[in-house]
Amino acid sequence: MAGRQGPGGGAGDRPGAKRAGLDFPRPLTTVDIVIFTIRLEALHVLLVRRGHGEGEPFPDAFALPGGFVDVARDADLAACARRKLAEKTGVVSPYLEQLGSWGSATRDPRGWSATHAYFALIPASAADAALAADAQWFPLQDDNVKPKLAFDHAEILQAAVQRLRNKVEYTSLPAYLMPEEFTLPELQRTYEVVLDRLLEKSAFRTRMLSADLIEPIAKMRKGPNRPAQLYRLKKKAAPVYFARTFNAPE
Amino acid sequence: MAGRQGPGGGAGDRPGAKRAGLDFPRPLTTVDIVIFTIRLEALHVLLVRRGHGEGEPFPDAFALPGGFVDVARDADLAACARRKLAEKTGVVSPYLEQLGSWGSATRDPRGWSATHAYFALIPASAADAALAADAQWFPLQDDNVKPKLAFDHAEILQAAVQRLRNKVEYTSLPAYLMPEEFTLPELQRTYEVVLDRLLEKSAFRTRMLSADLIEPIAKMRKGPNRPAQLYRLKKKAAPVYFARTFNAPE
DNA sequence: CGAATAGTGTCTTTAAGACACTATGTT
DNA sequence: AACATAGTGTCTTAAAGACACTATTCG
Repeated sequence: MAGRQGPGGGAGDRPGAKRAGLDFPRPLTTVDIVIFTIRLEALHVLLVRRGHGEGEPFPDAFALPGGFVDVARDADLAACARRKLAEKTGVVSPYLEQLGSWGSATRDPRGWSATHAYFALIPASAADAALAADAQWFPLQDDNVKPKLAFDHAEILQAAVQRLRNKVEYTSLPAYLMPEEFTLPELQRTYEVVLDRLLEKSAFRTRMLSADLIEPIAKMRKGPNRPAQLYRLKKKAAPVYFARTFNAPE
Repeated sequence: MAGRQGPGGGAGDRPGAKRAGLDFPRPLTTVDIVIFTIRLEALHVLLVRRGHGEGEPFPDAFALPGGFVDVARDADLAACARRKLAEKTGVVSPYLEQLGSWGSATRDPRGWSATHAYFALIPASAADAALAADAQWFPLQDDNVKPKLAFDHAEILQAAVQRLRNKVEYTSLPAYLMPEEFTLPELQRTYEVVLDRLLEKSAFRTRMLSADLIEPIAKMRKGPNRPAQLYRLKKKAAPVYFARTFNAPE
């Protein structure tokens, strides 16, 4: 049987009707990004207001930043995601991870469409530096966001939040939400904001310091009380995976 | 600015040149599945030999089962994956999980293409029952397989193996590789085959039995020695996530 | 009985949880 | 000095690792 033929030429049906051609309808292909940051002690996500030109679905609704893959400009999916991220935030090298893909006949009224969803973590310091005019940060409340989202973006957002919360239990991902220099209590606070749960100081410090992740710098954070040691991410800052989760959620 | 326009209508370029139309080139959209099973104490993956009609890329090479999304038949991506899985193996309700997507200008010589990859676990008992004529099981050796694979399928396969190995450290996924009835030593053996590492019997048993995953049945596995208690997956057999990995790989 | 595998128990180890305690700055 | 937060130490706890020991079947 022929291998990768078009629809209708698949296994079992119309044997012998080999068509190597590509003259069958193709789904729309988009990339969407869930961009997280921490502002005002709360997890925020970036949304974009949609236009209202003719034929635009979900006019004026909020949506995740994203759009069609441009086969002329985008070498691959990750490049497309990075391009869209940079267009909206100016950030060029954030933590970027593929989240999954969503595709169906009905999610876009214009026809069968599939989106490749990514999620990105950017530090608060970069979150407002070069924000696009149509983009806006929204705080997350109970895994959701106030405005009703276009397409199936509420579902995608929910998956992103779940993935983030889940990974924060056993990885160093929150480090990518921090500014260049930060203290351990500040990092712990970020963990706590994402997890919406307090963590044990001593266990947290032991875990972070024994991971090959951060290094102290010759500077302290001054405040009204005892100053705190400042740290920065090590150069080779690959995310660290710990062997256990934090609290075994009983 | 307009929201989800076609390529060229994105942020920043050609302002005012709004085009709500969809008259721009679309990538090819495919779904591929990495199907795992255990045979002869080794992890195997299902491959399909490609055809050699005109215009067929990678003629006669082996590839992951998959193919184009059929916008007329497939309601969504998961349905497309299930269809292709059933076509090749006859299995209708396996463990099926989205793996990720791979898309670029160069992975398919016919043009910009994106594939949505899934991975499935099926029991050995189902692995040969209704195998398609062009499909064949190959053992995994060092995260790879003997034949050179078409497209970027070697990369996808590698990602699938990594994901499986990783998840086996802290989940009950191998249970989906077992036949309906199995003993604890058999389940442990499956874990060991996937991880390519021996596990401690007592820790393994404690973990499995304290999870709400399997239940004993009123039957024993008879053999040349002491018989072993047979178990089956509980009805609500959602995968279990453990709070720790097995051996902390030092 | 001995061989072989199933299954249990006991002690150690690791890393987290609880929480007290010390350290160091500001006002 | 009072206070607030940074940072450490000590004891407990949960679950895994090591490994010996018992249990049950067959030949």
